[in-house]
Order: sequence, then structure tokens, then C-alpha cells
Amino acid sequence: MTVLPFTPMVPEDSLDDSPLRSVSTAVAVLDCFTAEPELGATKVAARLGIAKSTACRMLAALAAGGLLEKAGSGRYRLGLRLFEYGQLAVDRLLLREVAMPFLGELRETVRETVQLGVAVGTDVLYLERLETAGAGLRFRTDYHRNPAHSSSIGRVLAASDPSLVAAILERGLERRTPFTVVDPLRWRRTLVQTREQGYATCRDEYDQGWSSIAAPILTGTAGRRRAVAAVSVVGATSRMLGPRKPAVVQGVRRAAERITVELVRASS
Amino acid sequence: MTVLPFTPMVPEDSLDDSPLRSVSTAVAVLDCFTAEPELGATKVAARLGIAKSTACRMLAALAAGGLLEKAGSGRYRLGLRLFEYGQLAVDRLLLREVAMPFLGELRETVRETVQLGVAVGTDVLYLERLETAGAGLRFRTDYHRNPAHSSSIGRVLAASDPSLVAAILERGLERRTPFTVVDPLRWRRTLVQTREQGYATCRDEYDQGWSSIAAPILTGTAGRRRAVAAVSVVGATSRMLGPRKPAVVQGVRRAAERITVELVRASS
DNA sequence: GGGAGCGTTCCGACCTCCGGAACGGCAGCT
DNA sequence: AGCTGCCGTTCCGGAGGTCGGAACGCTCCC
Repeated sequence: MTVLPFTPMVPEDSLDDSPLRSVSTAVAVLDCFTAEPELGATKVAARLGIAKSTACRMLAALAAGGLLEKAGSGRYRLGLRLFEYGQLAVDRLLLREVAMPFLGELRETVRETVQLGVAVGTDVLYLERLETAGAGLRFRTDYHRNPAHSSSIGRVLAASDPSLVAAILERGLERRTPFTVVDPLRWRRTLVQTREQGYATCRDEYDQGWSSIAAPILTGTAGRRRAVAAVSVVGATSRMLGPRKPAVVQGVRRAAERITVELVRASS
Repeated sequence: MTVLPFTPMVPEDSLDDSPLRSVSTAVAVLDCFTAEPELGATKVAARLGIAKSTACRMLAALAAGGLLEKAGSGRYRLGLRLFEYGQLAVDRLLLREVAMPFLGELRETVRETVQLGVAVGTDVLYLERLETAGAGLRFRTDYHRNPAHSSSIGRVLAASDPSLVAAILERGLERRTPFTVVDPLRWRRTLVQTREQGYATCRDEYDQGWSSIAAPILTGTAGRRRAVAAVSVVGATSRMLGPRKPAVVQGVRRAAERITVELVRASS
């Protein structure tokens, strides 16, 4: 987030609380590469407050394992093996497996880009995105993680998770467009509305001209149901919230409900 | 690959050659999860030949960093943070960035699933896959890594890389269908043909009924050009190698050539 | 009910790893 | 060109982390 050049502060979940200090530092080193695509030993050392020599060894060891790759002149970059591991991680997710057919069907129905997202910290992580062939293409949707407050999926997830609400408010509602809801009170009201109507909308709040509609995938059979994930449809605001809105809402809700049902059935 | 239950052998690139022993073991622990989706401390210890207590600490440390996640009852599983890192890794690849528009265009043209792949060891790793809305969907194409010898992309990559050919042959041409080319001599001949015609085909060799056509993305301006990646179109054999074959071949080659050109332009 | 298997914790001895300083290479500047 | 600053890498000794064995709970299955 805050990409202050040489913050010697450690990313809060760092290098002395757990056993296996060197492994913890190695993970912290990896984490440095979320902020910047390429880093050398000196910058990593400065950012983590460790010796330059230590950073150098860490980088070399991680590169030996394929988690990092050496990009000419001693700089390093995230390695492709991480992509492999990451794909394996989501492929093995029951959620993704059962959701996929319904996502495909939903895309056919609404002919817009369809997403599946979960909460990670105060962000939404998109596990899957099926693009429409026609408009938009992938050029615009090159993100895999969004602030939860300006996302319809984030709103759906927060609507059933008070601790997520607290975390989001503590982090602050960052403005991205003139339409982003940044007032905590107004934002809370969107959650109430989400709970009442069973779906969430997000109009021009992340990218002007683009809006989305999301519905929750629930878990927990009893009275205490919680959203573990959400399905959303995203597209140009005119197409999403104009005359076609009822159809999109119905499609998204139907898909989310069917995924919910299938998920309980499959995990029994 | 070989999923022999308790092979105490180490995955060849392991835990004593490099400095930072504990980091190396941590990476080796991660690697255990490519073969099996869930593992406990005992199995990891047996597989790597380390003490159970060590394995336990490694697992805990990796889980603290989010690289692993605890799946009830002490078993662990690859964590979602790996997915994030992996997405970042490919997002930052210049190759993927410049290829994407052309892949989308190609999918529109041929209306089949389009792939972008690179070589990783003796396998092909698929960096991107754009599915067609209609047929096939994603149900079948849930792999992200294939043996190179039974893949059109692998054939294209091997055609310009003698060391890759050697590695593939040393590993052996595993049979997957009755049509898989497993005879080294015949396989080499497919490479010759690939070089001559500028594209590769793969008929029913990986999955019966499915075939693909691939063309190389080249690098190196001078006489020594090498394929760094390849574009392929995959679909039902009847659609790929029937009357539409010339159109598909032309589309794939055109896309690959344009990506090649754009890649040199962008990396200048 | 008992036993086997598992994950986890504890402890001491060993050894690896950390940090500082020095080295070599590279680029940019004068 | 020569110089200088910067960076990645290597070397070394001391100190602290880390490893392996054994013991502890726990669950599941006989």
C-alpha cells in the first residue's frame, strides 16, 4: 500500500514473533515484492531492517527455489514457480470447483464479465474472472485485488461479517472516483441495504463508467450464515444499472444461490 | 509426477547444496504440495528425510506467512497468498502484457480456446488461457502444466532448443493416449516438420478427441532466434484439423508473429 | 478400552546463520 | 579517462537460532 521509498518499518507480521526466524524473514522478503516488481539486496535490506548480506543470501536462496528469478544486474523478481503454486492452490479450492460451471452459465446469460471473489484482509481477492468476448476485454480488468469498500463483492462480504466492517473502517475508505462512498455512515447504510435486498451494487465507485452487482455465497447451515465468497457481474454502468438491471440481479442471485446449495451438498 | 507414497528421496534440488539451509528446506516443504493437495507433518518429514519436529515448525512458519493454510486436524494446504504472488508474477511479465490483446483477437477469429505457454523444465506452463464461451468451457482444461512432448506448444519450443529436446528425451515420452508419439525418432521428425512449416500440430496426443496447433514467439534479433513462448489454439480434433485447419494455422501464426514484433518493440 | 498414528511441544547440543567490513563491478559524472 | 558513488556479493567470527530425539495430548480405529 504505502510505498514510501525506504520505510524501515516491517510489515507488521514479521520477523521475530514466530520460530524459524530465517524462514520468517524469507517470507517477509517475498512480501517486499508485492509493492515493487523488482528489488535488489540493498532495498530489501533497508525495507526490512536487516543486514545487506542477509538480504542477499535470502534472495539467492529464494531464487534457487524458483520463488524468485534473477532479472539482470542483481535485481530480483517474483518467479514463475509462484504462479504454479498459486494455480494449484485455487484449483484445489472446492469453492472454485463447484462455482465454475455456474459462473460460465452466468456469463452466457448476462453476456458480461463475471467474477468470483473472497475477502483477504480488507481487500477482495478475485479467484476467477470470466471475461466476455465482446466488450471490455481484459485490458481494463488487470487487477486481482481491490479495496473491499469500493467493490460490490466487498460490500456483500462485509454485510455479514462485522469484524470485516471494523477492519475496513479502521483502514479508511479511500476515494478512487468522485462517486466512491467515503463517508462511513453512508457506507454502513449501503451494507444495510445489501442485507435487505440480498445483493450489493457498486456504481462508478472504483472506475468511473463501470459498475457491478454482487450476491453472496453463504456457508453455515444454521441460523448463523456467513458469506465466504461472492459472485459479481461487472460492466459499463449503462448496461449494468439501466433497464437490464433486474435481469442481471436475478442472474447473479440465482448463480450465487445455486453455488451455495451445491457447496453444502459437495462438502457433506 | 511419480507419487510413490513415501519416497524418502529428495526432489534433486534440495536441502544441503545452498546456504540458508532452513530456507531451502522451507522451499522443499512447499514443493511437497505439488504432488499432494494436503499433507501433515509426518508425511512431509518422511518425504524430505527430516525430523518430524522440524517439518512441523516449517509448516507452522509457512502457514504464518500465508504460503500454507491449515486445513483442519493439523493438515496443511497451499495458501491463497501464493495465488496472489503468482498473479503478480505473470502480470508483470512483459510477454503476457503484449500478448494479451492478440490472444483476445485470435480467440475472436477462430472461436476456440487460445493459450499462451512457456517451457518450465520438461513441461509446458500455460501463462494464459482464453476459453470460448460456447463449447468445451473450462471443465476439461483444468491443467496449468503439461508434459512438453505431447503438446503443440512444447513441440514448437523444442524445435528451436536442442537442450530442451535432450531433457525431454531423457525424461522419456510418456504415453497418454493411443495416438501419443512415444517413439523418439518419430518425435524428432515432428520437430523437423515443425521447423519446416513454422507451426506445430498435436492430434489426439494428450486427450483423445482434442488437438491443437501452435506457433512460436521468437526472441533474439540476429540469426540465432529462439522461441521463448508459443501461442496455441486447442479444440475438438474435427474442428482443428478438418477443413478449418488452414484458417486456424494462419490465425495462430499471424498472432505469434505480431506478438514477436511487438515484443521487440516494447523491450527496446 | 487400548493401541496406533498423528500433530505439537520441550530441551540441550550443535551448527548454521547474522552482521559488519571488505571486495569487485558497474554506471554516471567531471 | 579517471574517478567516485552505488550496488551486489563474499568472507569471517561470534552468537543465537535451529535440529533431532523424546515425551505429551489427541483422535480415530480396531
